[in-house]
Amino acid sequence: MHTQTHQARTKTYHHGDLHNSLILKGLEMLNDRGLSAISLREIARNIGVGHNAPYRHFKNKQQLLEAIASMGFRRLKAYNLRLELEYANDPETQLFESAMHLINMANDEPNLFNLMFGGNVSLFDCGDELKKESQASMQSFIKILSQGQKQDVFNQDNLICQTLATMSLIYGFAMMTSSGMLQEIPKTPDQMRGFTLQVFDILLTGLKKT
Amino acid sequence: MHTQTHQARTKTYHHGDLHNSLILKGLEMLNDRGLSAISLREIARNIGVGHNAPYRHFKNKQQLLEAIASMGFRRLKAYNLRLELEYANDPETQLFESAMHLINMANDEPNLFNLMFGGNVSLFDCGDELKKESQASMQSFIKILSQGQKQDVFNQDNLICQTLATMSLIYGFAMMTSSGMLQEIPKTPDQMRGFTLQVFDILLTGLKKT
DNA sequence: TGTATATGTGGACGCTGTCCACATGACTCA
DNA sequence: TGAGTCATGTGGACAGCGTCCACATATACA
Repeated sequence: MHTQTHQARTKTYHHGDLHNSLILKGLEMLNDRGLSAISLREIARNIGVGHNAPYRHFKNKQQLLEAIASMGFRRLKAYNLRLELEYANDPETQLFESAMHLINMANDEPNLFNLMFGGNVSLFDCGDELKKESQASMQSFIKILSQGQKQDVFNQDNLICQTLATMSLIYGFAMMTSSGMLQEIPKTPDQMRGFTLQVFDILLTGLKKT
Repeated sequence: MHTQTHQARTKTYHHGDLHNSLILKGLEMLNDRGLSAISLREIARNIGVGHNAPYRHFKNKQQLLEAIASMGFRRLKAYNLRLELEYANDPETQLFESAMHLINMANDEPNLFNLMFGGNVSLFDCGDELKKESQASMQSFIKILSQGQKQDVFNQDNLICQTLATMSLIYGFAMMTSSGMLQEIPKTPDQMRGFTLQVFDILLTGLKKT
């Protein structure tokens, strides 16, 4: 069901692609039931494999969660890469669409978003894979803002500070709209987009005026 | 140890202030070991009470976590109230010091911060107490910004959008500095303050220029 | 072809959250 | 003061969990 390679195989003693199946089924169950409701054993059960099989692919439960989070970061990176090509000379649009995508993700897959950014996997004490992927996020923002500075779309203030302000606002806004901290936020995608645009405008003013 | 009332009591069958002791010991252990490492039973054990006693005060583990988060929000509110008095006619300073306080909290007590904002307690599906406290946060920002508009310190744009932009930036920055997503961030309080000031300036520009 | 290695299995252990029946002590009111 | 009620404590039980171990099976490579 999850991957073609898996489905194509006949039922054998060996699963064939358990590593990826665990990540995908884990993500599916994470989105459905939330972090506190999923267990390694149930994921294994849902895949149809013994409760110890996952330990051949992940040292422990935490490492599977890290792998799921890594996949989330990789998805973000892939989307940002598309934006980079689609709006090659328009850093402002790149920034906004990237923000919009993160906000949509926070609202469509809040449990994945919280896993990635809510401290449930430590970005300090985690495997190299997740470390690399999470820090690549920042690089992509630096890249966009740097391009914006070169094109004089943004002012020439400290690049790192601009990056931090931008990411902070985007991640914070995503968190707030998905966390339930706000009562009055409109819920249709169009309204959300309009709202985000207004909030984003305040940041842009700060990035532009010198 | 936790409260005077508790310490003053002689050892009896009844504890005397178990409700508050659970919250305080729970917070202490949360800060020490992290969310995933604490259990109701161990908290009870540390207090010196049977493993079922907590159920007389909280319906389940989740409700104790909610109570701990509520206390976190109440602390923020108390601090903001002090700022409101100390800098009565200076909304800009109120805003910055409030931000600085949240950032310090995110770095000093990251596990509490993550409990409050990381989706580990749902702000949708939680008790009235936590709902009230979490939404009061937003009210205090609205208040500051509204005052700023009246005093012409900030421009007259949509108040809610200004509030959202402000809170998003602050919460997002707090999250980023405490999560390990950043590698290069200076760690001493002074450096952190200087850094925050620069990032904050970008927001302020957006709030001021019309 | 035979054997090392990767990947699967089931059993065991201690811990957990939660339910239950029961014990104890504090408070109320005759 | 004394009886009874209610809030608050106790220990036992249970299923589910993460993880460790020894063992089984399939694959890859000599």
